[in-house]
Amino acid sequence: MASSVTPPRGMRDFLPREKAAREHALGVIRKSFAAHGFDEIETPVMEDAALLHSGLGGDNEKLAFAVMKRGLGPADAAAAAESGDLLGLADLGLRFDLTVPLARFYATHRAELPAVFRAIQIAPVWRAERPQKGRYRQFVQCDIDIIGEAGPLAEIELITATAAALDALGLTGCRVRINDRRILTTLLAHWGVPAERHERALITIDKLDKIGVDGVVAELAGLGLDTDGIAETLHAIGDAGWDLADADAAAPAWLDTAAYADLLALRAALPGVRLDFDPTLVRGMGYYTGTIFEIAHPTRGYSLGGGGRYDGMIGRFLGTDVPACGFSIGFERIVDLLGPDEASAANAVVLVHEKDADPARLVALKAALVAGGLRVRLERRTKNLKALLDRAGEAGYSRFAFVTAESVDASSLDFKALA
RNA sequence: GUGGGUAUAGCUCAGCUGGUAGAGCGCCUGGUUGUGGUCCAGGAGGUCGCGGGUUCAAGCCCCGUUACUCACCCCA
Repeated sequence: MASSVTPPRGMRDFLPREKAAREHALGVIRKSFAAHGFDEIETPVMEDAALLHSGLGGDNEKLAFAVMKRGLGPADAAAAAESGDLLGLADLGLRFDLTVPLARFYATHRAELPAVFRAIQIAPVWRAERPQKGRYRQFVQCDIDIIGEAGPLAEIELITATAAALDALGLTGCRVRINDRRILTTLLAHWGVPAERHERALITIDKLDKIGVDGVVAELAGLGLDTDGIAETLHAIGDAGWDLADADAAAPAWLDTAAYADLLALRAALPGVRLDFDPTLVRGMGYYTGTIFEIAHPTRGYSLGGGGRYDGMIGRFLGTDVPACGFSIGFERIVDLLGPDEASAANAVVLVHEKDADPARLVALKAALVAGGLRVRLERRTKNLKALLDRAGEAGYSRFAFVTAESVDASSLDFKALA
């Protein structure tokens, strides 16, 4: 039945089994990131509305949940309606990503941080979107960022740590698609796309794998662009991958060879990662300045994570530019791909007892088993024992025993496996 | 922001051409079984999402509305 007692749209409750699986996965990711030299930090779930709407968040800014000022009255509402400035009623908002808060955090605490700062952030963010499969209005992101490293070491460390985390989770089949903003900019300039049209044209190019070459050309033509030769370039791009510029052959005219050389160097430094060069990979966030990357999985139409270099953002707070690069894992999207966690069930047992069993005796038995290192659940016997045992098995318990009159101490319990 | 689907018991769902609300699972009771996970019988539990309309009669048809869900846009 559609109940009125559901969580807010796009936000979820987690049952014990789901919560356990999530915490297990978070622990694996956290440990993996930390092993690669990153330090975890935490920032508030809210930031000043002015910060969230300062232009750093790209289109996500429009999706921010605003928090109304406290103590507003009808006069304030009327004034806002009059002026049309509804955002003026809010002074705070829920963060829509972890990158903008990190930039603020770095500006606040720079003096206390190392010259090259490697940050872990694992936390929920909120976006007022329309929910669908793999998309929620509250979701957890697992971000690592390196601030203060201008060279490719940042990209290499980030991709290595992220790949290691996915590997530790047992997630197979992931590929990292990679590109560079400079390659996209050069490509558009080669086509004669005016700078003010770049953003719109990039959104179209990003759809290449969905709508095909003809679809992209048609959309670009719809933008009033001259599409001569674009189809040929797109076809060439679609076939080439890393073979675009062999040592012998001349590089295509549209290719930013310096940026491409940097990507080749990254590839050489990451032999253990499936790295795919895709010159049409875009990513929407306008703040990226160099390398951009995304995690792709064969069974999912959306990315499992993404990131890139955003050298300009910190400077917006500090006045002096500080290079930065980050990689974000979409936790909700990977936790769906993981199997159940069996490891914790081994030492978990259930004691089934009759309705009239003596509580003091039950608790004494339980305490003895807990002292022995077991995880112990007491269950009153129901009419349908099978259903009870099935549920216990699903809840992560591996063995059970009946408490009888003869169960004088823990050693007299006869444990059986839960099928 | 745009478009589709769905809404009936705690859960999963059936309900024909409009004619007195159903099943399975779960739960409770009695028995059966007896180192116990079986089986039998009975029982509780529903404002058919909500509001209008058509009709002698609406779970079913029409209009509206809300929620959920899938897809697009965009994103993790």
